[in-house]
Amino acid sequence: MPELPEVETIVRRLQAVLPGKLIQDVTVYKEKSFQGEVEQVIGQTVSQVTRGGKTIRIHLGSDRNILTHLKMTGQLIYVDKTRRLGGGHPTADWVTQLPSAHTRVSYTFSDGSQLFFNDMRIFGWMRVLTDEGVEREWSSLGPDITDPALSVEHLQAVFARRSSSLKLVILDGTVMSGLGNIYACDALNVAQLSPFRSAQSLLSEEIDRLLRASRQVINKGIELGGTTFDGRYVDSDGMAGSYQDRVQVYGREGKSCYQCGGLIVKTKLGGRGTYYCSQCQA
DNA sequence: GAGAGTGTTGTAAC
DNA sequence: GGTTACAACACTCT
Repeated sequence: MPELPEVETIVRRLQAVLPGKLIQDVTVYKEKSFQGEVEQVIGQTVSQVTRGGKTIRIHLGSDRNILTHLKMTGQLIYVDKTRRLGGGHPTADWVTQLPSAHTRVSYTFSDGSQLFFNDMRIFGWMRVLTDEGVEREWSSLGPDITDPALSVEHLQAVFARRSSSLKLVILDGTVMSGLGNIYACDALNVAQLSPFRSAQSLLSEEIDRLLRASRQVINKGIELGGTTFDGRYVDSDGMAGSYQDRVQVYGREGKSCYQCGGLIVKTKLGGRGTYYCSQCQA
């Protein structure tokens, strides 16, 4: 499900097609998925689409925004009025069948195009917020992993007061935002650091290695359009990503490590599946 | 058919 | 304040 590269892929695509579109109608299929009043967004025009961490912000005029988080299973699918996919890809059957059983909210624009918010597990949400509301929502977010301003010094200061395991700390969105479980596992492998090490035990040279590795796997993920397991993540054109073909360790239990040839093992850390090399990440 | 596992994150108890 | 377990929910896999 969506981690930062997936969200970034969706945002780039939506930013290319949504600005200038007038929201003519909104259908809420699941109350829990839409927080606000549809009257607050009907008649508004999309000005731009951005993101903060893994939340997507659809800017409307007059101090209104639709903020959305896809959580585990959310999808945002855009279809034009002819129901062709935005990118001109061959139309998948299920796109012509929208809304589907998992569609929670749909938007219809004045030119006949539509945006569907699908979310099987209903963990995700859409909220209508003012600019100030969005800032408040984002105030606890740590610096984005793709933000050049995120420095080794910053991480060093944060890590110094964290005794818990390295992997849990880098997954903490208040430390830095963007890394999810798959990319966290992969980043630690590329950096050849143990997920179990206490964060405060890291030397600055190791933090530097970790930050570089994190950016490397995230950028690779963005380049490949995200990660799709079980067809559960698709971008706004309904297309799967391909990072799953390039993962370093995630889901590769029993296989050999690309860094050193060691055996990749799986365990559980903080309730999350954790894959690492038993040799170079020991 | 029962039970465990799934890519997120907010909350609450310690 | 930091750490940890768990809940929110639906579906697939063992």
